[in-house]
Amino acid sequence: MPPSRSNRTAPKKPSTADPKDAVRRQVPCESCPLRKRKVFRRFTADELAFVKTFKTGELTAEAGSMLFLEGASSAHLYTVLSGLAFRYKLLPDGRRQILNYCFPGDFLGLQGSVMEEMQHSIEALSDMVLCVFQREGLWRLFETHAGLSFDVTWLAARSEQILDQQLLSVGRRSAVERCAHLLLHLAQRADEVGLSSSPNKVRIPITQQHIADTLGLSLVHTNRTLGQLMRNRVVRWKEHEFEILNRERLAELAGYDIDLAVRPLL
Amino acid sequence: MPPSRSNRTAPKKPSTADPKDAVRRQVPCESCPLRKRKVFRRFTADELAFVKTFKTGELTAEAGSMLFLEGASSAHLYTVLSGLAFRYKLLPDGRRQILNYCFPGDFLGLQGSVMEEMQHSIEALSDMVLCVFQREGLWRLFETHAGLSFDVTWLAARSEQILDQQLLSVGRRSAVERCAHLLLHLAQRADEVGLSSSPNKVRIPITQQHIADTLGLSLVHTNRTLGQLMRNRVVRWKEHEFEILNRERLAELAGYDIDLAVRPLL
DNA sequence: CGCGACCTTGAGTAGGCTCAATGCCGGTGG
DNA sequence: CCACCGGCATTGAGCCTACTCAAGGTCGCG
Repeated sequence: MPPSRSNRTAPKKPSTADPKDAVRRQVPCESCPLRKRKVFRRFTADELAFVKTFKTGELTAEAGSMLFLEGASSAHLYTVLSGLAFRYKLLPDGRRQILNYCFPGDFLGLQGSVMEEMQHSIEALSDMVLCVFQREGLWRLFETHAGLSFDVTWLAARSEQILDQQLLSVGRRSAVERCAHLLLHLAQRADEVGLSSSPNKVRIPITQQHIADTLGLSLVHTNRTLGQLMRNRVVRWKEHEFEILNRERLAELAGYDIDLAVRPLL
Repeated sequence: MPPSRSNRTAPKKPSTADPKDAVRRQVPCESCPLRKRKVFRRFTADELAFVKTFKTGELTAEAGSMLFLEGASSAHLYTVLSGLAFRYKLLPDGRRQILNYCFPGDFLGLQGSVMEEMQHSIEALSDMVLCVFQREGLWRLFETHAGLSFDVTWLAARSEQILDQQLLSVGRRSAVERCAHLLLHLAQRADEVGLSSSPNKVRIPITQQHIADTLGLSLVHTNRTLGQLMRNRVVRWKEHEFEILNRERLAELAGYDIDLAVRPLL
């Protein structure tokens, strides 16, 4: 009865990344590699000092481990230092919808500060390193650092904006359009944070099942659709790395507004 | 070629609500009718005073007028005082995806403070009254009122959470499930802000085309699906007002987590 | 070598889409 | 007063996109 059930097997690693394992600071905030990227704004000395006190440690998460679990509550907030993850929701019968991907620089768990329990899960796609913050610190951040709290809001607004795009895709685009759009989106995000050697190459450890669950398609149909894109030499996909061979064509297929995409973020 | 084109005619009223027409305060913030509702937290005297200076006036918008236009930029932020609206995105060929509905108490236009241009449009469903704020005021708000800025973030996180649910629906639920879920969601939201005489009755001036564009379905199929729900006496729908006749059944159809739904907001 | 994780491909089905008409108001103008 | 029109809901018919079921195939690993 339910359409498009995600017929995937049980997660191989139900292991949960435990913040108690967090190591006490390894990358000092001053030399945070993320701060070099131009998508991020520069902190003032004061802000930097505060962030150092706000950060309680680092968490290393293995690929496949859970950062958040829907229905559970979490006392922590994270920032992605390195690695990738995805945020998703499940239906009781196992159908899965991936909501978005988490890249370095993303702020995770804000919703938990607002709801009792998490309304979504997050699973690491690769080994990750995360900065750990205490929820209570967030309130202190708002009280003492308007700039930073504005940033938090900025981040929230931006991720809402990405969700909007995703919803438009899933609701109104055809399978090819969705695939094309997703690939462009991922390429853009990866490029922003310097994850890709070239703006056209993206190394991201996802399976076609992930793509299917992102786009609201079945695994089989996703496979065929991607196959079509590959046969037409629009993209290439091998070993968890895909390459955009013909960006114009891909953008055309996606109905992607290029201008909109390359606007600087901050 | 494009599936599920929204074959609707051009909007009857391309008129844009112009903030220049905004009347200089009519409802004083002290007696804002919204503050009575228990979903909203109580302001301190200081916060109340600030909000009064932040608010620059009121805007009355006719049903059908545009509050925001995708691609345009706006110098204003709004809070819905009364009336309803919906937020949507269009594809170049006219397909439309409705992202969410805007209820009294909602904060509109935050994304514009973060992006250059709006990435979505908002259209009034009924005649509305909105409180108007200047964007610059927002920065001042963050600087001087941690509590209020936290609220803004709270609101943003909550609307992101609603988008998550919506994305799950559109991506992974069947047509009946989507309809059922949407109706429950609307009923809940309407009830929260006291829009409904009974928690089971919702007066909301939308057409089936709106529902279709919300759920990522075609108009015809939406009609049939709703028809099915009505034949089974699960809901009733007449004259822009629908009534939930059998909430248990509806929730069951939706796979809706009731517990999750009735949790108090603040 | 066997097993598990993933990708591919074929075949048949069905949920949802498009096209096209019809019916039902409520408003408007002759 | 009535004819007409526009906006909306409804229904029938036929089609097609995307789904399900079911095999393989490949590769890496214990």
